[in-house]
Amino acid sequence: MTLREIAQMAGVSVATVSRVVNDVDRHKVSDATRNRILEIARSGRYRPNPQAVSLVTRRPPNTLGLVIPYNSHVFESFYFTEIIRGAVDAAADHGMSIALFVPNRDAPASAYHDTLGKGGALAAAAGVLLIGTRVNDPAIRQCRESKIPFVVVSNSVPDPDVNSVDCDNRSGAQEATRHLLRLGHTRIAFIGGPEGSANARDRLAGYQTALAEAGIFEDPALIAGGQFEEQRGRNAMQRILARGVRPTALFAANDVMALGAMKALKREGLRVPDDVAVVGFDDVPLAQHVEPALTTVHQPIYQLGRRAAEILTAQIISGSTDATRAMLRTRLVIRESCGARRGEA
Amino acid sequence: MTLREIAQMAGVSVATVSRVVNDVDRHKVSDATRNRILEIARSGRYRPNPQAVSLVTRRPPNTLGLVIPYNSHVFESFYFTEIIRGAVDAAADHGMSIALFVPNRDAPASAYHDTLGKGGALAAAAGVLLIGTRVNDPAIRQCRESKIPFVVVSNSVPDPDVNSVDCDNRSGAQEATRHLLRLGHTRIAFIGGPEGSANARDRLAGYQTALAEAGIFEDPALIAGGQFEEQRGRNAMQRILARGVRPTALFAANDVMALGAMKALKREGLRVPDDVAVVGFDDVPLAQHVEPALTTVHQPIYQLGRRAAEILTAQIISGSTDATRAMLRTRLVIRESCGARRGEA
DNA sequence: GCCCGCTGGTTAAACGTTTACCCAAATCGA
DNA sequence: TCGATTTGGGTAAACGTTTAACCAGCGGGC
Repeated sequence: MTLREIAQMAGVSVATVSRVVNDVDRHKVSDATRNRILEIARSGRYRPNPQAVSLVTRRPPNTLGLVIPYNSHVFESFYFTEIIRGAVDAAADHGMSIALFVPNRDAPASAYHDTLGKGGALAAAAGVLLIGTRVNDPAIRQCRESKIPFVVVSNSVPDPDVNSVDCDNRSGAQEATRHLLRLGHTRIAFIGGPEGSANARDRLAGYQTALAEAGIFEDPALIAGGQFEEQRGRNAMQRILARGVRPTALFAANDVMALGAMKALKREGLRVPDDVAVVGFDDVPLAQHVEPALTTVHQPIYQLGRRAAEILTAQIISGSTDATRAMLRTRLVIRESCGARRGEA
Repeated sequence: MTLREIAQMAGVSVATVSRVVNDVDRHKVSDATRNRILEIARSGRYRPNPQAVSLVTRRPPNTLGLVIPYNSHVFESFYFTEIIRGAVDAAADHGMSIALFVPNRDAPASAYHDTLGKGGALAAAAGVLLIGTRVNDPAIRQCRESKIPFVVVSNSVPDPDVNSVDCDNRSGAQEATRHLLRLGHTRIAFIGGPEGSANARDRLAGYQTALAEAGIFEDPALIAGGQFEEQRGRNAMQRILARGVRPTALFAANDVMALGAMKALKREGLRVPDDVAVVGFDDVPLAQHVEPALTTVHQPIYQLGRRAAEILTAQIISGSTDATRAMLRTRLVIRESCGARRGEA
């Protein structure tokens, strides 16, 4: 039902109807007319066409699109929630809201295109936050092509003229490894993330840098790849143990793999931290609940989301086109699994 | 930059420009003209106005609004993620996407109104899912007034003509309590949720029903209120223990309170399940990781989101107005904290 | 008798697109 | 040479609103 239809039924002009349904210029329409129109609108379940409204009022889209590949590890619940909370808060400061778009990465490229393109995030949003994408993700290319402002979160794209927000994964990993070195460990195993992940790459680099600093040669036998999943962490730990060189410490590129590795160690009869010290990365909520509590590198996830949305809104409002690249500091949270607590006591 | 501007600069009509930027009717424009237009559009960073496009193409809004009060307990991460996953999947089946709206419940009512009203979810969306609202939440009233199709998730609104999807909290709680009764317990404590929560009310009712069934009189000394938070669960347990009547079992209205209560028990030197058997509600991810693993009532959260979005899309597509009220079954997951495992062995 | 202001409207332009329909010039087949 | 077809466009209506500008009629003050 449209304004025009109501107008015809009520025998008035669309202008009058518009005034009534919007409740403006009250003095310009009599109570009788008003009630008649209201009644027709109600019984016809009139709802204004939002497109038409914002077309004429020139209200810019006040939506920020949040694009997350369906099976990104970001969908790990806590990460997801925190980042959204941050983005929502920052967006709210500018009267914007967040729309969620979840393309399925396994879907054909055309479907992917549709989610973002025609009628998707890119059309409806004033800007886009890309979360949990991989390097060379099609979404990134697509955003660039469409000229929409966007910011890539937690995926250090090399390109210097795209906005990005990321944790300093490298220095975080370096700090974690240094911590283990300081505790006297020299045979420190490393369980890494998937190939395509920039985070995984940087965390490996931090590990390597810290070893090099300490003058320790990297031992390939102590390194295994994972997939940021618990089961993979478990397998990786088993593989390392099977190689015969026993590590005295482990740094895992994320917490859930660290947890999996701890299970593998337990199964082999090795105690944490007595036989093997363990440090993770992320600081998932579970980390403080396990036994022993996991020492890990805390990521400021909320801030990540918040900062990303701030950069985006700033760019949208200013219309500027030059990129901001933010790097947030991580923080090493020392709990029990690294053995430092006991060492102090 | 608009089509008209491009047309002027290129010295052609808007129709031609439209054809070029949309890449339709290729044969109707020469390569020279096409390139000229494309170049102008690119350098001017032309982006089509989505409102105008969908106004003229009559594309209905393909967005479902997901409204969650900022500080709802739904923001507990796993709940949030699962429900969204379900909703996203169902929406995707109909080519729709999910937009997130997070009004701050503590904000003044006018701000709340804005989030949902003008320019908010209600304007942009074809329908709304209300998650984590309380009984009599202003959002519910507002949705009803605006005539937009909506479905209330996990909050059993009494009104029979609003769509709702919910877990059968009552029978879930009943089953949990029965389980403890079957294990021989008669002094079963209960830690409840907040006043305003329909879930909390139903879970209490289930507990009471099971007791009544077994011919056991409810002992007020064994009941304490909480707030669905760990700290509250801990306090509630302490209060109950301080009253002098020692329970042999506890049913908590949600998992995190159960976890808090377990900490309180541990502090008092009581063992779980040996001295006090514990059952929770929700099946949060942490439940299977704690020691002892928590027996709990599993909620099909993903299905909740999925079902809600299905109901909504069905109503949007059909244009029908009669309400669907779905009730999903819960499932008791028996782990270690109730002592049943050992009883069997 | 005239000007003024109020009440309760109407008219029409504008927002940025899409697309059905029209049209002139060039080319071509016979 | 002439009609038909192709090439490369242009014109204008339509989508559903909002809102500035205009207007008729009426009552009142002087």
